[in-house]
Amino acid sequence: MSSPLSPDLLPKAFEPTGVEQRWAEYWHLHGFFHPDSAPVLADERPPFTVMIPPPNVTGILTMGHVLNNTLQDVLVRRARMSGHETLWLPGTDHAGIATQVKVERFLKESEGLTKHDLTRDEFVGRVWSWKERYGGIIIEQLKKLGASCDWERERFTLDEGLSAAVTEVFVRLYEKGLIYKGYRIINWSPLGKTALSDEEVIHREVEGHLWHFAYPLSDGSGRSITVATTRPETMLGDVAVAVHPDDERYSDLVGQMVRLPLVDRLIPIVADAFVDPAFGSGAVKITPAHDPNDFEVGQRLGLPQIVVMNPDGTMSPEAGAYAGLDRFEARKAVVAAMQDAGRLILIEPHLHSVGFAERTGEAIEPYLSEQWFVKMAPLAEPALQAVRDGRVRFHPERWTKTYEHWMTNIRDWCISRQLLWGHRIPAWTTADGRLIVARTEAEAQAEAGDGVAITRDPDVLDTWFSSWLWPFSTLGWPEQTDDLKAFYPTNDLVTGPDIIFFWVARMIMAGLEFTGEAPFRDVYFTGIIRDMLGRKMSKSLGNSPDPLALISTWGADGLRAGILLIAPQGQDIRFDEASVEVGRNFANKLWNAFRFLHGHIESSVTYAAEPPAELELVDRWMLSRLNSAAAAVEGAMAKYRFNDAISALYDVSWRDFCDWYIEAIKPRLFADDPEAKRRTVGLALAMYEKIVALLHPFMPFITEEIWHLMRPRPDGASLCISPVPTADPSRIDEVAEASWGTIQSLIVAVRNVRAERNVAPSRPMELVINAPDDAAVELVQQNLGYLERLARVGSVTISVGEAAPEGAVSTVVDGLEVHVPLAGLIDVAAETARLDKEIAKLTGLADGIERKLSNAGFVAKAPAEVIEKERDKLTGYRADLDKLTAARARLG
RNA sequence: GGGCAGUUAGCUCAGUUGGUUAGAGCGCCACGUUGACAUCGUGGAGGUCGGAGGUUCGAAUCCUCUACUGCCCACCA
Repeated sequence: MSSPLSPDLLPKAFEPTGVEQRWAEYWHLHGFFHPDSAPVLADERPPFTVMIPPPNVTGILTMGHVLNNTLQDVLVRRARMSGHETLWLPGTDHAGIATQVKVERFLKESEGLTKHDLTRDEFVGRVWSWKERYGGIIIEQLKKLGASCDWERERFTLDEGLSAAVTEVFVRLYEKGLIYKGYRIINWSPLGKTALSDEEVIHREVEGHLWHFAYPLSDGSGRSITVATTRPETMLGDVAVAVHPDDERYSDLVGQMVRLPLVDRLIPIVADAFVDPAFGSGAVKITPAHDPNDFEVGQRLGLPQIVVMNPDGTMSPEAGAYAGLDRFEARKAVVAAMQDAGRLILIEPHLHSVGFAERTGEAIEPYLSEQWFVKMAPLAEPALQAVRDGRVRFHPERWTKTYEHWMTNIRDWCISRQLLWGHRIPAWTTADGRLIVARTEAEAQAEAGDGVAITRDPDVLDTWFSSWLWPFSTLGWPEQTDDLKAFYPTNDLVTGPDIIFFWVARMIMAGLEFTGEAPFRDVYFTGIIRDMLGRKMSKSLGNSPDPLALISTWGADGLRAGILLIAPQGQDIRFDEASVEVGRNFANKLWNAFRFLHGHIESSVTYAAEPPAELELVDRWMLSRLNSAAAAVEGAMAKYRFNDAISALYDVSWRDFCDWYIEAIKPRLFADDPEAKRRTVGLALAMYEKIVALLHPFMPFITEEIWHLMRPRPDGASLCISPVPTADPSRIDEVAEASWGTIQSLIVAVRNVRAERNVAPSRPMELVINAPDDAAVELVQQNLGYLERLARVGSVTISVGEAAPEGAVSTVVDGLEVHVPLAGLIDVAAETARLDKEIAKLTGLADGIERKLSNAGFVAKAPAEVIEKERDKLTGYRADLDKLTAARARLG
């Protein structure tokens, strides 16, 4: 397939839709995103790997994804263009709860079925077919964004290979003693009817109450002990009342029994140091089955555990009269009953933190049940070390603190889920109660012995138990595949700081444990996208714009550029569609710059890629700006400062190239000299081509389009596999920048006079310049054409010591005393005011420096070069002041 | 209770090791001529950098305190 060229008549405004589709197809067709497509720029093609944070298979593209994947694409495209064998591996996550909930809802709506109407296998089958049909929309959306993933390597966390990795890891950790099964208080989701990990619980401050209940002593004395609780319904499962061992108020009660109201159970008063005597009444009811602290007290003191709740959050038969009530109904009922019994002493308002299920939203229940856990401390230690010694680097670096804090206080990970959708736990129990962990059912059977019935553990694993293996399971691990050898460990990980514990930390642990290497070198944490009110974007708030709508309105390049421009290093981003408009406008500007040059290309001519030896000042200036920009991009990208990189390119393209350079070379392009014209177009094109190439990682579609329209390209050529331009330090020319800078200032000064004095744009202006030296005279004379073109200057009289004309507006530019004779147009009062203002400003500056220079401390302690610089400035200000004062005097 | 960010023009934000006339985009005002672009061009107005104190010859930049805003962590019954 040859390069698909646009029609000769280029549209006046850039039209992204067709262009994007065309190039997306072209890239795909040619397989440019396969690792071996990268250009060979050296003897070796070093690998560069990025693993996409796999979005949920149920997910659709959000602004967060746009940011995250655009950043990855910038890294990946730049690496590819720099000659790396580049792999960006895409895929999706099976997202246990999220997907199961979604498909349950779907089945209910489409077929009126609940999961109880189906067998386990049938239900899982339905989820798979849902996934095949509706899942992975986000993958297509990422393609629209321009993400240069190797789409043929797309993986899914429930793929065969990844599942094998999960099983392997489970078995290895079990054999190592790092996975165990145990009765613990875990976070239970009554809606999801599953256990959750600590990370899946979101704590929020809630206005609750502290109820004080009097529990009567059983000795018939009529005395009672008051306990305070936020959860009255759990009292039905109380097995003790605890006080602090040193609390003298209660020391005589320890060891006595209490008759638990409503239940009529005798329970002991015990002493335990965990009780805070200053809180509430200083006495705590102990409910080991429903509170983590109580559980531990119970363990220490050998107390029984009474489970008074069912998995769905209703009260269990153990709750006696309250059985069957919802937990919150039961709370009201218990309070009412206690009040009726005269045992409710006090109700205090109480602000406390309550955990809610991340996915299903309801208050989680601390619940005693048997679950599988991973012992984390042994895994955390090496992972902590890897970050401390810099084998893994975080950007911005401050996230290492958060990481360290979590890792040093890490708790065991509850990995079993009472769901159907996910990796089945590879554990079986025999009829006689033996537990067998094995890679396959056959292995388990063999271990159980012939004819012994075994049943598989019904639970599945936490989704993150497959995610934490993602960097290597996607490459074929545990097999030592070629891919694994070639692309692991990976280079950069780009993700949000909200999953630093869920995912990043665990990947580092898993990588080190199972491959002996950290899974990536650099982690870039993006900011969180917020709306203009600073709120997190969410579906429920409806404040999240649809990225696909943004793409169709402003173009994918516009969206990318817009978000990159406002995405500083790791700061949260307030997103406004206006920034996408800025990106779109930038694309349009690039397009029109090209349209203009395109109009001057003659198809029969081959344009030189390298500039001719004889360059004008403005050419050298532009080359210098271009190479400075390339250097700025290199520097910014090395520090993951994406917005600095694109800003540098935005400025060099718009301000330097379009506003100044193109305007400056127009006379040469419109002149009758075909040779000059050819050279001018050639040089401009060569420079523009580099800008376009530098911009490609940021704005891939428009740059690819322009790149192809620019010159004839061989079949199968693409900018995305062309070398990225590097900065040529020999082209960075400070003298040229300063000299052209003077010409620019002169032009701006003249435009300024014209605007302020309301001189008709068409009227040419006369300039009389008193130059400080011959070099300045020469500089101006060599650039007269530009003054004429860009400031509409008709004639220039310049010499060293040139006398000021009568009736002129005067100003000083880089030491040049500039007079614009405007007989009849001078408003003496306004002019006087203007000069006074300028004089006052300069005087202020000069005085400031004089104060500095007469400060003994400054002269003694400041570096010589700083002092020298100040002296130079002062000299300059004084010279300018003299000229302005003289001009002021001439006005009378 | 602990920790982390942020506070700079009307708005959204840059300002990298302390020395710049504190920048950009949007918005605003004025004017639009020259064969790319009104999704544009030219010119302009506009901030003393949350507050207080300190270090320093010199602070938006470093330190201390403080006020707001947001986030994270924590077994406050």
